[in-house]
Amino acid sequence: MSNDKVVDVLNEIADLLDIKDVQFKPRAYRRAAREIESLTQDLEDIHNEGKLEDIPSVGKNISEKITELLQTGQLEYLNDLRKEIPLDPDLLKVRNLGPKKAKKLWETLEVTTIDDLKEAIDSKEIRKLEGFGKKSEENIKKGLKIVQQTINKNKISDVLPIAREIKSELKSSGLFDELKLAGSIRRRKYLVGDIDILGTTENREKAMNYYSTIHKVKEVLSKGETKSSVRLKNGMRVDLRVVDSGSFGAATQYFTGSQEHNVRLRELAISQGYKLSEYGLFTESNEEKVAGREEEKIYEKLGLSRITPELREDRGEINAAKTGDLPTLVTRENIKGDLHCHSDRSGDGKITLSELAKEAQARDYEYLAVTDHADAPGIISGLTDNNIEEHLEEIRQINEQYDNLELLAGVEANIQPDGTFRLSDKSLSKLDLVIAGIHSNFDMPEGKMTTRLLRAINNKNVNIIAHPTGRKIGERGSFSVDWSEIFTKASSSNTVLEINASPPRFDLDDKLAKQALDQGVKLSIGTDAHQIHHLDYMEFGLYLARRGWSEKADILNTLSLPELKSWLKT
DNA sequence: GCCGTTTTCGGCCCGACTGTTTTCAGTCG
Repeated sequence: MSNDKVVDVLNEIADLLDIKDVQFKPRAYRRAAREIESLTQDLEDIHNEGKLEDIPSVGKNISEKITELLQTGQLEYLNDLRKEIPLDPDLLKVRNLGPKKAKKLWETLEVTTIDDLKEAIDSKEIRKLEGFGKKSEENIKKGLKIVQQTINKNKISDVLPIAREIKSELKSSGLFDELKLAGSIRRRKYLVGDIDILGTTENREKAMNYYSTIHKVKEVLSKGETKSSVRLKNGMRVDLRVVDSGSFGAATQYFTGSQEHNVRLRELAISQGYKLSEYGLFTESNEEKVAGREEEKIYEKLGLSRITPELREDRGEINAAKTGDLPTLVTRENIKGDLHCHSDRSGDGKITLSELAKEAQARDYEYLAVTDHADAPGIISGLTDNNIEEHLEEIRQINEQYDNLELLAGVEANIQPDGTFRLSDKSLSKLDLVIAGIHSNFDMPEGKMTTRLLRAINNKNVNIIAHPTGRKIGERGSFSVDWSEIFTKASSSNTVLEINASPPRFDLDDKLAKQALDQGVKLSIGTDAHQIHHLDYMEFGLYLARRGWSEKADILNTLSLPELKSWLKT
């Protein structure tokens, strides 16, 4: 059992205890969950060493529960709680619906699932309850909408590692000749549903049998000669399709999608006297197969240059492929540094400056910006006008130890409701790099929010706007902002907008990133790392950038250190 | 349920905001 799974269990217990109106225990479970979330070591290993209770906030009781989970995959205490309070864990993810209100809805309207909640809202029953009203009902409806968008979807950062593992497990069986991940996962969409895998084999029966027994499988949903579906222990669904080797390319093309892209491609095929299916590209006249073995050949035959899967969304890629105007997408090799990282000077940061430097070097970076939080209400410790010099000095000292790496002294400053900052302009100007982001007062009306952001963009010390839309996946929506106006201003003032690569955010997303680029805005990719393993989120930020049609020149952190420094000066 | 003393039991963050109600409960950050 993974650490994440244990974290989920502990948080669910906290939620259920909250509903029971138990005092203080929920907080204890949440604290323990948060500590485990930030561990870099496997709980299994810690358990084997008998050191569970060494984890802060984990005592005798929680350590026993973790042990039971690790050994049996189950927890009786949680099962009992669930029997007592049969509420779908998704319900409490709905914004504006906390434990008290959820309990009330359950007791009066028998709302226990997301579907029940939708029904209760549609029937306008909620507003009649004591303590609720029309506004509460509307707010819960808004929260429900955000949760519904992500239900049965998983983040690419969670799915891709698992998909890769399954693929390699299948490969190592020796039963498959070829294997490929397809579907939205191959297109690197930030939210994906099922995992799609395509394969070819000499022995379909044996291959499919093997597939249904791989170690992550919990149940087999269907099993046939050409398609088998399983559900994994973590709830994800994986479809494996076995196709003839001669159709492997066509099947890959078809099952990679997107559907909209495929529709366009088929239209194009028809207009050229072909018929395209998952079995191949055929001439319409005598049904002769002209491509199918290799995916690239299909595009080639249709007069198109190769379209990388990330672009297959029907956002103009087919026309661009016709005229040879496809972008040359930014790659990992182009990335020279990370522009948004937190050290342990940020209250919630866990990485020391020397670790940041070491990790940056391990990733072949030329630079890494240490952008600790500025002091603000609700943010414990942080950069202030008083400790800026100390911040600069500490970073200077680390830099003396490296020849081919430089830590940039930065800050993630809070854009206050009026668009100004708590840190003085004098302090901001001392830093190498200033990132500005909104961390409070999210619900301002569009006009005011746009003015707020414009004012921050106008500040000549501000280099980058962090996570511009404020959206948190499955949690809260984007700010109300006139994006066109923001993009125009950012472009003219040479202010960079960030692609925040942290999975809860993924912000800007691919669509807005493309829109920004179209309006001449430059982007940066930052991991917003608070822990060492967060630095690896760069991969997912890159996917967003690539899906947004970003080329090397569009991304600030493709600049070499000297180039970046001179850019920052101007 | 955990932690740290006050060393074995008491304390656990708290203010802003919203919507409801009429003085406050619930939720969020």
